[in-house]
Amino acid sequence: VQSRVTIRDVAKLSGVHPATVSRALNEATRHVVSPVTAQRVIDAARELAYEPDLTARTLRTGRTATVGILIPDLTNPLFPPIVRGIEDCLATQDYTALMANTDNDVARERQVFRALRARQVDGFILLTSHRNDVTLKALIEAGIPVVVVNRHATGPDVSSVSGDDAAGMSALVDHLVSLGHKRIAAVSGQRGLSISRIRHRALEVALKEHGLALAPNAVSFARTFSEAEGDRCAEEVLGSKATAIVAANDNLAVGCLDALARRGINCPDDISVTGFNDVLFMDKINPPLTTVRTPHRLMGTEAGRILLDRLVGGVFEPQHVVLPVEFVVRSSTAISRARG
Amino acid sequence: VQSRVTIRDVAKLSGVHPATVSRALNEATRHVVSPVTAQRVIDAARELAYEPDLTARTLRTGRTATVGILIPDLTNPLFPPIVRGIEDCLATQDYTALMANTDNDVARERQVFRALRARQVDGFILLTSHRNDVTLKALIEAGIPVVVVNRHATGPDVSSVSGDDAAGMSALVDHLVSLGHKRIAAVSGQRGLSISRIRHRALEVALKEHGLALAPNAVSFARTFSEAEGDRCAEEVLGSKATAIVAANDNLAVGCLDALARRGINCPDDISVTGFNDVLFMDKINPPLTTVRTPHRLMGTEAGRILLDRLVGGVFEPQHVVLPVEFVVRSSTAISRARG
DNA sequence: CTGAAAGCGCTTACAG
DNA sequence: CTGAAAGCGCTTACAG
Repeated sequence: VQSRVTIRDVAKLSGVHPATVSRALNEATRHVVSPVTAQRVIDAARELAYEPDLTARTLRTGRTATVGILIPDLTNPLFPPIVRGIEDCLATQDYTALMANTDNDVARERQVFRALRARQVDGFILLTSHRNDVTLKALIEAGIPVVVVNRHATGPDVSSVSGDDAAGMSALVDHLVSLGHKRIAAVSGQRGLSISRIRHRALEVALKEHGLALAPNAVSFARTFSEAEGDRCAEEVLGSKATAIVAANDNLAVGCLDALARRGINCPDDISVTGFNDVLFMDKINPPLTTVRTPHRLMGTEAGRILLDRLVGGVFEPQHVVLPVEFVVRSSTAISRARG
Repeated sequence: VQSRVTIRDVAKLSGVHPATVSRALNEATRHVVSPVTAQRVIDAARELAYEPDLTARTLRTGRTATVGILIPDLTNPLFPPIVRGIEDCLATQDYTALMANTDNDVARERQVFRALRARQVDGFILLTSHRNDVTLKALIEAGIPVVVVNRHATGPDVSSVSGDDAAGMSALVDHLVSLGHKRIAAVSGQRGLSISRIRHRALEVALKEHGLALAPNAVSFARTFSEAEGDRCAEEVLGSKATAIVAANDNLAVGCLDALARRGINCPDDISVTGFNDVLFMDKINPPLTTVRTPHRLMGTEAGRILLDRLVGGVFEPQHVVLPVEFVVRSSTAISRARG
């Protein structure tokens, strides 16, 4: 029932060969056909409301004008703005995105990855971030263009977009130290994800600059980037007598706040808490969260731009973009009242 | 560079005709070929790591195993869980989703709609909700299966999934009235959207049951479902001396809270505020929002199920699902202290 | 500048 | 049960 009118119908109506219709309707080849013929074809196409069938074009050209996005979980508030940015960028060139959630689960990732590849997407944007990534490896081997977001790129065939986590973490630690905090705890991200390691290391480096370090009992690694895990990890770290908790992202920070509230520990008076990303509503929660704002949407548009550069712009060199972040002080941090 | 091994390679390796390969590899036709041949083909396919090219299959069969999702704006926290639900459901049948944002903008919607149709998606799920919807009309005319979410269905060719807004609004008004509120204001959704009208009417009906009505100066219609608009509308409605504001969704309610805070009006002591949807973090904001929880994710899986019923299950009757909602009392509502 | 032909990788009536 | 052929709707060398 779908597009019934084909290039042959247009050919018939305009009295030319289907090949000429194709050439006249395609911007890139239009100059090859005489202006009057081209106009006749265009008029006929409009009259018949002809819409080209991209799947047929794909079979011939090998290109779908569609890219695949692999994402851990769209309901994590970090991702929607990134995805939106990607799509805004793609839409400018009539490209389209096929998106799939992996839940950071290897089996599910394999399944959805196959589903996207079977549909011959022209390139991939990975918002997932396993440190040892079979999907990424498969993409590189197959020579399929790929840009990774929020993680370090590996190898010469991969482009990347990320925020300047080191700078953000450094600003955050400076702030905490300036408030008198010396015993700082970390609620870090799940092991095995690239972003977790990046931020954890950045924290250690930033502390070291002030002659500080993480006490062994002041570090806990979440199993997922969830509030529940933030809560659990906060409990683990509470024994360390830390006066501030640096969480690897906002979700974990929110979980930390839950744990503190339940125990009647006041934030920020008793313990300061910081997040990372500045996700939606972090300015509205109680207390408003001190965090590092990463430019989500821009990360998406940059990722889209880089992929399009490669796909339609013929830019073959991989690009690596590190976007500036903004440290934002709100009310979850305050002067240290060293706990007893 | 993409899938290089084709059905011909598998045919060559297994010593049969390509047609036989096709039949052996396709579950639905496998019974037609002899078990030993089938096994030989399957082994050969595995050995070559053959992956069928779905775009080629599409050209023959006219089906893409892909559906289009039209959404106003993915960064609106209402939508990610719905989209996630849709994709979870689709993935069970190896279907995939092509998603596009419209910003409720007619021109943009037309552009992305064409882009999705050109890719021959098998069906559509509309999360957009113009009351007079050319996209929906085009879909119906073309006989393309469509499911609408969060709006009433029009016509016999459309399936729908929505929350029971009437019940939710009724519970909410009962609650407000039981707290002694009599002068209730409405910050309603933008005109022209189906959901706005549904909720506004539901509010009027619920008030009427208590012998109450909206004062003319106690109603404001937002231009978008944004916090900024909630803020503006709250200001408009403040002159009415209402003791409670019923916002059409959580975003608008958050905007109302902003307006009250700026003016030093305490919520809930001076004015109660309610939202709708119970979007992410509404339990964490200050004050935690009394609202109606709609089952976002389930709405998505139901929409996906209905579409799949039609696409692979052969169910041609339209389905209309109204999902139960849950009224959740938090701290943005309290006993009325009639203002002077 | 235009036409005729071939072919992208599948699936599916049609024979045998 | 299997093969040979046709064709889905395009694009693009190849002639003329």
